[in-house]
Amino acid sequence: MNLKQLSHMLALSQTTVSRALNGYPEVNEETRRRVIDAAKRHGYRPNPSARRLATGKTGMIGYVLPTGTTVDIDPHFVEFLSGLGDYARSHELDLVLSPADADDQETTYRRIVANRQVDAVYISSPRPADRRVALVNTLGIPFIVHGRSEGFDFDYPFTDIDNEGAFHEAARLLVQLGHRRLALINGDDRETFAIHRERGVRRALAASGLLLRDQHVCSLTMTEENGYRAARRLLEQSDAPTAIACSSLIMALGVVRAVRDLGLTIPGDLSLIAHDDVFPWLKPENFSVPLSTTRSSIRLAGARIAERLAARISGLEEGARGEVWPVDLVVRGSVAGAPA
Amino acid sequence: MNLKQLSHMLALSQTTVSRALNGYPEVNEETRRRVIDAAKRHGYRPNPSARRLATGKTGMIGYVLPTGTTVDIDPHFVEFLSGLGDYARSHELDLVLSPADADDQETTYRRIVANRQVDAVYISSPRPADRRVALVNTLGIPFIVHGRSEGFDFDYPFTDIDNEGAFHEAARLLVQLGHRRLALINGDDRETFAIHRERGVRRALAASGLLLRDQHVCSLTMTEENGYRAARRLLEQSDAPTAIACSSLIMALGVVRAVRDLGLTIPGDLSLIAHDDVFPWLKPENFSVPLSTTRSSIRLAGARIAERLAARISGLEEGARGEVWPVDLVVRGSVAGAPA
DNA sequence: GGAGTCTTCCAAAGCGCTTTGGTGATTTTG
DNA sequence: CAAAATCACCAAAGCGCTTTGGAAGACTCC
Repeated sequence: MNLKQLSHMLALSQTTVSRALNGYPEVNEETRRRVIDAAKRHGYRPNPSARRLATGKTGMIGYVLPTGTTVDIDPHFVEFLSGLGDYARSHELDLVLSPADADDQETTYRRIVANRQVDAVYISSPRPADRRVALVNTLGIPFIVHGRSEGFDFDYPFTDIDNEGAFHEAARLLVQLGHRRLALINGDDRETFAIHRERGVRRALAASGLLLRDQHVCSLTMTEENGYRAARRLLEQSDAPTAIACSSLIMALGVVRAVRDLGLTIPGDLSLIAHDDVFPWLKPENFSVPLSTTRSSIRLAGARIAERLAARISGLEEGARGEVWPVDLVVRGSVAGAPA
Repeated sequence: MNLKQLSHMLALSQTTVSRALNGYPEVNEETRRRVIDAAKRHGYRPNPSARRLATGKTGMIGYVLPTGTTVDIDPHFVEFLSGLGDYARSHELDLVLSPADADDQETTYRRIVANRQVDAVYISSPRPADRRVALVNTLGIPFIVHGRSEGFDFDYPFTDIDNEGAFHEAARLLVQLGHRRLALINGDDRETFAIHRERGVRRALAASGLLLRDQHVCSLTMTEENGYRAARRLLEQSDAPTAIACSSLIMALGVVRAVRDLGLTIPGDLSLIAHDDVFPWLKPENFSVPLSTTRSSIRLAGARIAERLAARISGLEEGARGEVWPVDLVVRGSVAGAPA
């Protein structure tokens, strides 16, 4: 059932039927009702391929997926996707993932924009002066950055959490508890979020005249194994830290294992705070010692970004507004006063 | 730069240029070279919207993503996606995720097929007599099932791992080591993979005249918390098992925590084997006691399924061939003889 | 009652590609 | 050497929608 057939059985022109269906004003309300009714009765759905050829609109949002045999997709992606999907579903938006060589995403961005394959894109895990942001900005396709980049001479729309504030609060708490030697087990420090977290810790320490020493900062991809290695390295130093801020729950698993291997205890020998993106399958309160966290649901961020993308596509949102969400500090059993 | 312009500057018809570019035989090789050369030089890329309107081909594969505020996407999805993306990238295939109400995916399947939004789809986490499989089969779109359904009067193409064989081997090993009371911490037993795993365990036990008791089977979504709960329940029974087969590494985390909480040890009091889908961020050899596993890379499965989908789209593969991959049994420190 | 203004509808021209159905020119065949 | 086959190309008709540029009829207003 296509437009031609439908308009023929209604004894109307394709123009009128099309306009009736798309809510244009220049059609009699009575006629519109007839059309909508007939469309529903015959299960007419406009062919999206034809529509997009005519309008350029696709009803899809895009994401360039960095891939490669040595490239791992972040497990956070799934949770983000849950949120995005939640919103997208109720608005009949689809998401198209365009796999790209992790080292050359630009070609793919150019392709999907030139081909008008999607109405908008989002960018995740941005770095300072991220080329993708600059590119997408000049290409002129609606976009939202999940997280923040830095060092541009233009503004851009983003949704981020207050990573600096979160880790500042976490570190401040630890300092208040008497800790003098703090360590940070961070994610990949080429990404902005990691830089902001480190900044937050440093600022909190500085406020008490303390310093985050270089040998007390680890920056690694967020795996259990890397958490373990980092913790071993830190805790076997001569001036081992008495408290650790950790960028992910998965790494925290490794930290806990290292602590146990070394015959130490939490929070007796070591206080631990980790960032929790809220996975349904791994909860900080269920760690052997319930884990204090800075918490922010990455799933909600996904939904929010879908919402903003939809708003941009339909022209309801424009400009370069950035939003920064506060992060909750949730104190549980894994922190205590510094050992004597 | 579109076809019209390109053909005009070449002083050829659109027909010839189109055919030259698409490798049709009825064009002079010399001409073809000229055309291809000019196309490259001017960066001509056929508009996909126009092409799909004309041909019905989209260059995309589809996946209906079950969503809902209470629905969690399986973390395995990310790894699967890595593999899929790996293959898709090198073949310029995109993946479109269509979010759907988890309780009504059929509408979405019908939509994407009726609208010709994708060239092929894959189905994951199938159940016995899965309606999606039946639907997609009748709709006539190329598809591959990741996993297996059961109880149809038709065959269908799938790629699955030998879940039954894997858990049969795991259980057989445990029985050989003298274990008489085995338990199974399984995934959602409405899904075929879980049914197969249980079947494998039962068969191994039966071979030695043993039985898998009902109270020794747990079937839950695969979270750390559920692993913990299941293990507590099992180990606090009067006839607690001396060995557990567990369907996921994430649940195994919870099992280990439960064992520790109860003051027991692995493998002294309990032998443990879990299934490992091979996550880069959580490795069985790094468990406090290295975990024995049945191992199969879900990432490879993703790549394989992308490959098969591509083959089906281009007509290189047809028919209902199913393939079942063997699973490795990797023995590490978490298994030992049954306690006396 | 005729000029102007809405209202409501339509024919037809795109959007940019593929594919059908030819058409001359060249080569092969009996 | 005429007939048949092959080669290399083209004009135009789709694919199914949206949108432009009217146009007919109904209504208002002096």
